[in-house]
Amino acid sequence: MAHTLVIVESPAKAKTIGKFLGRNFLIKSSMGHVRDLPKSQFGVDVEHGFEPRYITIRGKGAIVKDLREAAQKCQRILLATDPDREGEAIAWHLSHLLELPQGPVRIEFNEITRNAVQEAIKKPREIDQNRVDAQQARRVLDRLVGYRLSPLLWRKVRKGLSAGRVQSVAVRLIVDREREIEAFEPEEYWSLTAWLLSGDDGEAFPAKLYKYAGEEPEIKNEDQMRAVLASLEGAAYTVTQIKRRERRKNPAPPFTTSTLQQEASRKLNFTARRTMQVAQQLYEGIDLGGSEGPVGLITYIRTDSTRIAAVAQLEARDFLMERFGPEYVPEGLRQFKARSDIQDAHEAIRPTSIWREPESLKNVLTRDQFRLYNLIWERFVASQMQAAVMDTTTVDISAGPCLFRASGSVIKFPGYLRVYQEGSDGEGREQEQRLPELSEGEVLRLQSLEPKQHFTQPPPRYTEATLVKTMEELGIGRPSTYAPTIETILERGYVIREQKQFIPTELGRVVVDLLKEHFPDIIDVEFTAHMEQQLDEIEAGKLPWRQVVAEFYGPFSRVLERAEKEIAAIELPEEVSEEKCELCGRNLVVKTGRFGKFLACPGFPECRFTKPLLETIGVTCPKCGGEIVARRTKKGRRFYGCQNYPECDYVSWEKPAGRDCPHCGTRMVEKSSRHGVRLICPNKECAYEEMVQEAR
DNA sequence: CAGTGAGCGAGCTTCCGCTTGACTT
Repeated sequence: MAHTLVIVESPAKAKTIGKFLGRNFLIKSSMGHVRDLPKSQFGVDVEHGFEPRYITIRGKGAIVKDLREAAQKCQRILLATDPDREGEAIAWHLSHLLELPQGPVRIEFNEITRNAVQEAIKKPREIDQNRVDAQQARRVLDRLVGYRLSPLLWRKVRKGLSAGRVQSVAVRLIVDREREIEAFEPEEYWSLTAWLLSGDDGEAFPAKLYKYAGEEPEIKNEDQMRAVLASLEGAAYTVTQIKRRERRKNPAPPFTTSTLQQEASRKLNFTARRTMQVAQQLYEGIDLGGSEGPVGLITYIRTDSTRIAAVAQLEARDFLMERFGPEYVPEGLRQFKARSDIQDAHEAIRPTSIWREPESLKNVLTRDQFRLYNLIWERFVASQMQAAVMDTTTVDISAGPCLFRASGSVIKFPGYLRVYQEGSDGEGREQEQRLPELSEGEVLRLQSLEPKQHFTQPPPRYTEATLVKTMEELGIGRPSTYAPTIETILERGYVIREQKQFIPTELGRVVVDLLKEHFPDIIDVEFTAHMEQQLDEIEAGKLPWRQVVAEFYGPFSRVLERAEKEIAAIELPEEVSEEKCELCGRNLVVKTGRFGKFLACPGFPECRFTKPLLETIGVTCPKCGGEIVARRTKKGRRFYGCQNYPECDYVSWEKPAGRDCPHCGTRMVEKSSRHGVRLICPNKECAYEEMVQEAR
């Protein structure tokens, strides 16, 4: 029988550690937090030192029971939850639930390697109460803010709304950006490109107007451009200066959660949620057909660190040496500079073995899994490779009062670029641009002058990628919350997503304005940063957590009271649809009822006409050829029916596909499972099905 | 599985952060 129980947070981690520790150890997982403030009550006694009331999280009872039973059977218990603030708190809650005596029960390791785990086991320590208290302060503060502000919004704006330290700032970013865009006034400007030739043959190369009469050219309109063109009449284009230099370009660091979500959005068009779902599959393990069962292909996926375990770096060097040769291996181990404000509980996201090349897994991975694994693998490999070296040339060409500049860039040594190039948010990407051999004093032949009109562009709307990036930079939210936060602000109707961009709704604007007016501190991007400073003080034992919370709550509750009195209930404008009332001809408006949105006549109660709000899915009905629309049951469950109901009664729980079963002719439906999306024939006797995702 | 919005008024909504799974209707 095992004599030491080790508790970690994730079952996949438990499995890996089990391999390192042998028979005397029993490894169990807590599946994250097991105790928390109650969801349906306030749970904080503000009258008595903000005493939190913790209960076992709904659904986690069986886990707690299992851990208790395991604890009974073992002589020693080690709490190996993650080495960060939340992990310390989980350990503390576990020690209470398992009624552990005070003592050295806590161990930490921040990489899952044999050596790190075995070393950690030798050095147990007591639970760090200061760190636990910092977590309690964070937790209670978030509860106070969320559960006081949200009800205010129910009363003043609309029931069911929410506000919080993280989500409200995210909405604010999107609203502020939209207003910048609306206020933006485009300004006209012109550019001039000369296409030039050296010698008799070869292709023309472009040179941009760089200076005019020694100054930065400012060409605001067509007239000014004409004047510039006139000044070039009959001018000779002479090469005045050639500068060559070598530029080194280093690879991007391996992925964190945030950068993985950004890059998967840019390169694979994945949402943050989809990225995390697929990454979770890769982390939990894929059955590769070997005898050992599922194999975890990547390290832990919720991390803010770019740190890499030394063993993995050494393995990467071996790999690079063999696959690419010594010139692709940097001299020393590559270190990426880390931000100071990260928690660094886990390594960066990397393949668990660099030798498992994506191509070799094509047949066992789904298309999504393959593409994401490929991205992670390439990014990691590149991160350990030698820098790329570019030869850049800058050529100045004078013509009349104008100075043109051409630049060329040639890859001298590709280095990491052989494997991976980072995506960008803009449209243009740096490309290799060649220039012909030129010499100073050479006179070039002008092929053409290309004047072009431009307008300054407003700042771009946020996408998932840029929003996650910004939130991370501001320290708002954590790796485990970026994707859920995005879903929350969409669900509440504060923003919508169009193409890949976030656009605030009227509701989003109203709520942000209300919060800005009365709670400017909380909705400020600095709020979290300030909170983190306070938490650091608590962690250092310099401040008691209750005092930190009290200093926030005093002013906050006074502002709450005033806001409750001062704010009048806000009328949100009705959304007017294009559709007309069939009884009186007025434009129908969108109403929200018990079962969600529907269209109603604005003449209520004189005219009581209503009709369902139809959401088409671009598929026609197999019975009558009408449009299929998505609807909801009384219980809120989504289903699909024909727009011609009740004349046509076609209906389906699953989303109908655009074609029929090749065997029995019944309309196929889409069904998604963990392995991807399948088309299924709903006719039970037929049961034909096919994978919609391309194989691999 | 095809409802609906006033009024009445009970009972409900809501935060952030840690982790995975699921009544195949």
